[in-house]
Amino acid sequence: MARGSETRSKIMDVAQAAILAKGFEATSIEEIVAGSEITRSGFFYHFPDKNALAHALIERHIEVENELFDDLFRRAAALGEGPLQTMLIGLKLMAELLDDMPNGHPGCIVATAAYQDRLFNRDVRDANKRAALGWRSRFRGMFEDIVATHRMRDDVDIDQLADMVSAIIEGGLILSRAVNEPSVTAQQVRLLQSYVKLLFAPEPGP
Amino acid sequence: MARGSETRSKIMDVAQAAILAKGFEATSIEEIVAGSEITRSGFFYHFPDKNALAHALIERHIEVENELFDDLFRRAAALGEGPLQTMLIGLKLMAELLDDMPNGHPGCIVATAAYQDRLFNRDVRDANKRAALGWRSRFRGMFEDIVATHRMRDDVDIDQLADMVSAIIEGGLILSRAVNEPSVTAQQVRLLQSYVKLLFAPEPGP
DNA sequence: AAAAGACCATACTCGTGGTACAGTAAATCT
DNA sequence: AGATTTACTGTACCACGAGTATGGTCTTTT
Repeated sequence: MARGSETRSKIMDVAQAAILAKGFEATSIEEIVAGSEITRSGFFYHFPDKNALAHALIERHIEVENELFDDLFRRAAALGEGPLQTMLIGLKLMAELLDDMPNGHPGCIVATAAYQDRLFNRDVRDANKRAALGWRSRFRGMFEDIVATHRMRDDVDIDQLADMVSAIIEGGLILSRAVNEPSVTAQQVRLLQSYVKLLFAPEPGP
Repeated sequence: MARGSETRSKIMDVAQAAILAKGFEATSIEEIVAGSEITRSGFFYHFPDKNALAHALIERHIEVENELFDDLFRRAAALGEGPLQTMLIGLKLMAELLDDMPNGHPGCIVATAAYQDRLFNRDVRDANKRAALGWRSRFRGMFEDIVATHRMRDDVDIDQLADMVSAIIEGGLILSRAVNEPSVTAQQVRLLQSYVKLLFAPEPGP
């Protein structure tokens, strides 16, 4: 990595850790530069303002998370047979992954941004929106495959079902933070898995 | 209402509206006092600092929401028969209520607090936690009644199921904000209703 | 050798949270 | 009726963090 981008990503690493621990506003530039071994001037050389940092962080986070999901469902597809099993195994793997997180949660940056709203500028909110729509389309694709081969036991909308994955994860993270129980998020994902199972399970034999 | 508490609640009303629209940090005391027709001194007479305002806001929010839930499930209990129907109707009513919200979402303050963490002091975080645990116990009670009379089609933990109500709502609100689609939250609650229905529905007859 | 890239150092503005304190009009107590 | 308390207003002030301006410096690239 070139000298410049090396510093830049170090700033982002330090900032991300601090922001996930304390929130965006509560993390000062002073603190970030201290941890990154640069000066304030150096920070403003790389990012015109704090919003630009948030934007870069979200953009990177989305990429990383997408790769992670890609990998996860690739493994799931290899383990099971057919779209339903892939989904069910994928959700199980996701739950395991959330369980294995050191302090419980990766702390989704998207949620942080969503709840600070106006604080961030348009760029950030747009990136945020694109991420959410990206997940929707990812999971909708998977559910479409399932619907093509399985009968639904309750007539629900596929888009909404796809959104449920994101909603459960985000909601789980919030709850997990609120009650200070790291395991909550993974448990919620397992419940979602249970729903998908029941929703597409074949009728019990006569 | 006495003169003092009238002003106090006006401050809280103005602050709540602003915070839900723009976030806690993004809402300045200056702005709050302008909307409340008092002075900065007046604000600090009622609240020692901004954290105290947040605390009061959360405490009040919890109370209002609890009354709202009480009423909602009382109506649900009157409409249906048995704990399962009460739950199913209650969730439907909840979805309708979320649909009817003027601009889509009430914007749960608990979530705001959960994602700003260190920024708030202990009092606020504790209040937040109590709220989340309160919901858990409320819904666990209801699910216990259901389990007593219905067979579960998948073996899931009641506490986690109770948490799912909160998780879905919080997650729905976040997603709704992120994609700017007010209807998302209610849709997610309807999906949860579908899950509860499938989970406790009697086996289809032979 | 010149130019561009990646910084450092210093100094300053401005908004916001918070403190301190003096004063005042109205309600409440004695 | 007088004293006290409640509920404020007004002014002045401090600390801190974001952001700007500007000039200098070492390093890499051309």
